[in-house]
Amino acid sequence: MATDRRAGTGTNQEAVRRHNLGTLLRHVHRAEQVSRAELTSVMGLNRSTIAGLVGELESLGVIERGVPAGGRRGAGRPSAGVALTDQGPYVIAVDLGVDRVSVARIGLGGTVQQRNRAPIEGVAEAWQVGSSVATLIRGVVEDAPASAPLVGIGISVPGLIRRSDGLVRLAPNLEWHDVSFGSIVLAALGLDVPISLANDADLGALAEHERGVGVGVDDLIYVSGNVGVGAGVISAGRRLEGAGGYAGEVGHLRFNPAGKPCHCGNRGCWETEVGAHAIAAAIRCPEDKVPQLGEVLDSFTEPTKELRVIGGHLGSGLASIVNAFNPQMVVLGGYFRALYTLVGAEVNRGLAERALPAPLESVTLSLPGLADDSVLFGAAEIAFEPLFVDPVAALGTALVDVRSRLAG
Amino acid sequence: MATDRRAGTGTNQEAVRRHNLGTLLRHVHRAEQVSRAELTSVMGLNRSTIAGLVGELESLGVIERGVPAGGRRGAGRPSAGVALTDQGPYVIAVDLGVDRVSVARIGLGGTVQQRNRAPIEGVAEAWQVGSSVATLIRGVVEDAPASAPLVGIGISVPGLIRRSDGLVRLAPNLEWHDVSFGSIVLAALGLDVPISLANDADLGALAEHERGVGVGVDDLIYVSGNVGVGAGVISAGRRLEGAGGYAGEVGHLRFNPAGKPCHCGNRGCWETEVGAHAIAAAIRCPEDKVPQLGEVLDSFTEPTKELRVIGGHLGSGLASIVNAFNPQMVVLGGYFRALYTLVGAEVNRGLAERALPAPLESVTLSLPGLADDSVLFGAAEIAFEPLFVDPVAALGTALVDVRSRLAG
DNA sequence: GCCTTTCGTTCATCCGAACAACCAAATCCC
DNA sequence: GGGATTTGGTTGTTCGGATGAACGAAAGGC
Repeated sequence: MATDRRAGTGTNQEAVRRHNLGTLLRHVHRAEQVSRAELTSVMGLNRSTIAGLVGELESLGVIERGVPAGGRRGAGRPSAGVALTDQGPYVIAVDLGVDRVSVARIGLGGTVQQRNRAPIEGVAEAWQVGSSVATLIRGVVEDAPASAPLVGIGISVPGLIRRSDGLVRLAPNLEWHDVSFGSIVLAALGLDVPISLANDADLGALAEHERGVGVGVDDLIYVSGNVGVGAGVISAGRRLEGAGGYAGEVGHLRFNPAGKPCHCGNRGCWETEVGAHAIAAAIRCPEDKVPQLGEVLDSFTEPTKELRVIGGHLGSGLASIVNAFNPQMVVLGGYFRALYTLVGAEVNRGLAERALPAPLESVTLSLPGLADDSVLFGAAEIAFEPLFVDPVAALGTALVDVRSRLAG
Repeated sequence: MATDRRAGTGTNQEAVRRHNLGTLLRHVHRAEQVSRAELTSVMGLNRSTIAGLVGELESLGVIERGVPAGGRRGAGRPSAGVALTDQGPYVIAVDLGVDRVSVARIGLGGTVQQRNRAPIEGVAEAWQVGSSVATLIRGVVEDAPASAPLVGIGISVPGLIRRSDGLVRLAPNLEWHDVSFGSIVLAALGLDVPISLANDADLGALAEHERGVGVGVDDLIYVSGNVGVGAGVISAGRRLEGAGGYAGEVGHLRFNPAGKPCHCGNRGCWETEVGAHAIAAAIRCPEDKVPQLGEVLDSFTEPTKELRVIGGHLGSGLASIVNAFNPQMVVLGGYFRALYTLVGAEVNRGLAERALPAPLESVTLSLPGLADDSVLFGAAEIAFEPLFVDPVAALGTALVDVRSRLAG
């Protein structure tokens, strides 16, 4: 079972049921459409046990019988499909970007049921952004079935989030310090639901691991190029968080001690070479378009000499990451996606030059499989998480008829 | 239960028993002397369940009733102690150092029952080292009780070890490439027992986490200064291995692109500034004493100017590690222990200058709690590991009467 | 159209954790 | 010092839930 941070605990029998129920639901969530036969083989449990678990989840209204999913071809009775219900649980995913905020209502299976977005004008106060987010949330729950339970809200923030309580320690672009953004959003909504915050790169990694290019890859790193540079690390299939939750801050790795000054107070951080401002300067992109650096880069058909150099720096810095974490896959998110499309050769070369042979041979660089929605899906995943740890408890505390509650 | 790499599995009832039996034994192993009452509270199981588990382990000959361990003071019947038996299972731990190899017979609880060491002369062939290790092993099992089962052999290697099969991909000091050292040792012994190999820094981290300064610290990094520089990472209480098992290779982090050439083919790796050869050059230590750099540094009473600079570099590099992994504790092993004792102030300053405030505030630098034996104890831990995953199975396959088998 | 294969369903079984009752061994307190 | 109290080991029972066998259902293969 999923030993969380607290290890050394014994397993009692309720925990077994919780765990099995949760992992079964997790499998359905991942595959969206599974057969019971697949579940028995994947989970290593008996047919009748699976039947019991499926029955319980059916009575909870989470799943229903699906079409006899044509997974296997051959003789034998086809296995009954397990499908997600329309009125099933959903979450609210919030992606706080640099210049815009995206909100989506996402159901089990990762289906976006409704989405909405709004720009963020310049540097905004937390309460302003919070009320904007609240408005967007009201929008996306409008058409939600009244009986469908809201499991929680997941918020991606481009900054350092304290693991213990979700406090935003630092969000450089937003100029936030120690902001309890979760409480702000809940206050603006007038609701009390489970709310989780996490770093954008961490969520990108999670989403790409769950439903992107990294499915089946248990050691992957999502390197996010936003205005800042950060990384989310999945190791052995779980998120690498670190003691405070700040793991993966690779933007300030020492890159060139004789380099440019960085806003962190040092000189020659990696970010000063491959950060958005550095790239913008190299391609003479006006400052106000920096938040849309990805699109700006997309408009290039040929890489410039400056971009090639930056590509090499990107690869060279990735080499440090590959050496340190030994991932099987590195997903290049944010504007790195566009950059890699342009100067992939230089990135690969920079990586190959500096990485050690052993970790190098098992790593591949990839583009995100979820395009620009990685982070949003990641936010949905952390919000769903309690449901997979204990479905019965999570559904018990979930909120029904959210629309009318929000109206009041 | 301890989900290994394979996630998504259901829990059946045998697994529950295995897990509970294993974690109970792990607790006894960690504490050496626990009361049953402590076990009930730590493991969250019922008194009678603990009694059943303890009974089973007693009948396996692993533990026995101990003195009524005086943990709690106050009213009430004192809880019976659970102690380890003399004839209980043991492992062989091997620490392959730069210039010497240490071998120990270690029992549950981490008690060194017998130990032995031999020098390694210059660059040695793997088979030579293998037969030397085999001889040392024969030595340390000499006085082992005939009925005590040998669970396995754990070997620490200063190099890159492939996780899947324990192949030594690269051991720079020994000049080994792709050496199946485990098979070599087993062949030299004429035995077939479970054998595990791992990187020395990884094992240092494990040992300091289990029984050193890092007890209770779930996110720690052991930075090992041997001839090369490497790190072992414990995150959320488990070893960070990476896809191939090479995670933590921080010696070749990019430190100063204009720096000295490194044996890895690049320029300015961190190792070129804080590696043994760099330090030896700075203090004019003769080349042949480099393997004993720790003792050489211990003989200093005052730090030289050169050492202060190196201390700063050490701290500066640690900052990258702290940013990337966000550990709660960094343990400075190998000659870094002596170096930190000399120039701790400079190390701290270098770290504080370059690390981000958030990860910095929760990290502390420490000296190893197990002195020079961290790695050796780590080797014991990985050898014991199967015993805590499934005690019954591990004892079933364990080897009894090893001495006479080795004689034949 | 029958055999084979695979799977859902049902029921009995079994394993092991939990619970309750009882007894044992210490401290506390008058 | 002796009962009250508190804590914990022991024992027998209960109960939850995974398992296994038996049977029927739904497909493909010939």
